[in-house]
Amino acid sequence: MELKEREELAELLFPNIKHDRDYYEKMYPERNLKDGAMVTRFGPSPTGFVHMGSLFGSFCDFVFAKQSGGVFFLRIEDTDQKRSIENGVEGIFKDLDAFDIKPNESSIVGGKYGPYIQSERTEIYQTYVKDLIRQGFAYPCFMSEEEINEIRQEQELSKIKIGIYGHYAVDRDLSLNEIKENLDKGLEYVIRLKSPGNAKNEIEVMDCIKGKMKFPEHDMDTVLLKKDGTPTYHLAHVIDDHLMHTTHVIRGDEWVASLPLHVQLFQILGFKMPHYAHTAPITKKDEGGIRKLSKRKDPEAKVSYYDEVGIPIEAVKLYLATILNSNFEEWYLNNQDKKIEDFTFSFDKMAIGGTLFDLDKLGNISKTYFSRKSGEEVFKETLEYAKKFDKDYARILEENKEDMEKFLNIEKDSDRPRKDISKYSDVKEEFSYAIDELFYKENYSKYDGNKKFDVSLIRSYVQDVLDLEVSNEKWFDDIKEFALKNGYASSPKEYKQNPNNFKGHVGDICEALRVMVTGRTKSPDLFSIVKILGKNRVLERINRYENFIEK
RNA sequence: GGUCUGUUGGUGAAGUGGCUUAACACACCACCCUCUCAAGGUGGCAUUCACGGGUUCGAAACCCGUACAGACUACCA
Repeated sequence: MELKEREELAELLFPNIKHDRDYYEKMYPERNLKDGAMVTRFGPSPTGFVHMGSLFGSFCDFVFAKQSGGVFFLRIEDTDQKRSIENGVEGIFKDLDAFDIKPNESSIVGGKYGPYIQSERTEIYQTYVKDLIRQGFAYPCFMSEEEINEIRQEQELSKIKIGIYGHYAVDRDLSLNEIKENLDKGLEYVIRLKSPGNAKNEIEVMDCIKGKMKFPEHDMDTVLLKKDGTPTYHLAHVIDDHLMHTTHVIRGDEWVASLPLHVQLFQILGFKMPHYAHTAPITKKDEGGIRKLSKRKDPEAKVSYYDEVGIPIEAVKLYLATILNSNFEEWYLNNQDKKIEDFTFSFDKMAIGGTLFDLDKLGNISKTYFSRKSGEEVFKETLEYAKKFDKDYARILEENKEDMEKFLNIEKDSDRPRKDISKYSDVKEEFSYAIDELFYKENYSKYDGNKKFDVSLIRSYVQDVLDLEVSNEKWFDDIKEFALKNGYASSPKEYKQNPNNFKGHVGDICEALRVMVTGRTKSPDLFSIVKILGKNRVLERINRYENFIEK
């Protein structure tokens, strides 16, 4: 087709497109940023929530833009109606916000390079496609779905590359008259790329994470505009990231296969290429083997899961940081007082293969997080959690604030704080003995009851010996003395040496008291617990224990 | 089938040709400390880096082949 005909065709196909490329090029000038500043973007579909993989991606975008003094923007990629749900955009902003990932530009906060919603950019895409038609790099294709399916089947059978290319691209050389006839018949069409590539040529693409990659040149007539005039991801990506001046395209590595296409589009359109960084998927081990974390099968893939289960957001962020850069973990271990933002992340410390999502490790990070918080802080955060997911417990917490904070502070002042809580919901379970209401309800159900303890012995200890005002050492000396007086060894060692001389050892007395007071054989420091409860409540619990074993 | 990319303990990984007797962290096991638990301490957990060949004085690292795994192969993103 001659240039003149192509111009006629362009006009025929896009009569409503009045602007030309220059109009948009001027509208979105180069960003004025310092050297090395990265412009990154996150482009979710409005599916209503963010899943772990996207959270990881947006976390990268955010971190790299921030530490380089650049810009991170959020672009809603809603070119496929099927993927959109009502209020889907709000859900995404909500999830990101919870993780403190705040875009500098977006459809909500605005920005000079908008609109930040692809469905509002149709004219822009069509302007560039119109130009491509004029240049002979794109054409309308009238093939039906059935025709394309037949071609695919044929290609599958003969085991060759699947797609519309070479002689399979039957409409690529239609004459202007043939196109007009089809249009007159009212046939539906898409706009395809008229790929100038040859698969025999090799191209090389540099990736910030994966390094040099070689591919055969792209030679397929990929769809650019769908029959409803809406762009495919490929076209939208190239045009948007050019116009919005993205410097680093950070995205999942499911995209590397279409890199040759994107490179070609950048070349044809005369745009400068951005840097690419393709991140490894987050995977999960399944009976079938290792696979990508799936939002349908795996609850932990949903970002909201952590909120519901009660794992602090900060812990999830720390975990994300440890899988983002392999050297983060060690750095953080040596710089516990620093924040995630103080660490300098780099592309070359990112994993190339997939990363198995490790809930155990997350749990450990979370435990450490809790152990470093004061009782007051843990109380506050747990209360917030309970208000959302366990209203009744929230009420109980508020009624017992003073006591609870004391319990949560047990053994906090040492440099080896306890690590027994990994999520907010653990607090209710772990500290049920801290609150009379819960403890009475529980009524020793947590104790297996194999051993029956001597109630009168423990009662006499509490009444006659226990002094809540003394130091921990004195308390323990007293209990040892009490043990000896009553025929128990003052240490397990002593008992082991002469088991026949004693009824047991101090540990047994402590165990008895512990079971009566907490309803379990394991607990934090006993004296601390007894001190907070006070003598009366301790005696009350001893009575309850007595009733319990008599039944 | 094709195109890419990987493969270092149970897991995440460090490693860029001699400093590797393979770091570190999680998990697990044992012991120590100890009134229980948690924490902490000590040690164990890859005689070897998927396999086979090559290059080299020297290879987990470089090259080739094989196997396996993953991603993509849409008018989805």
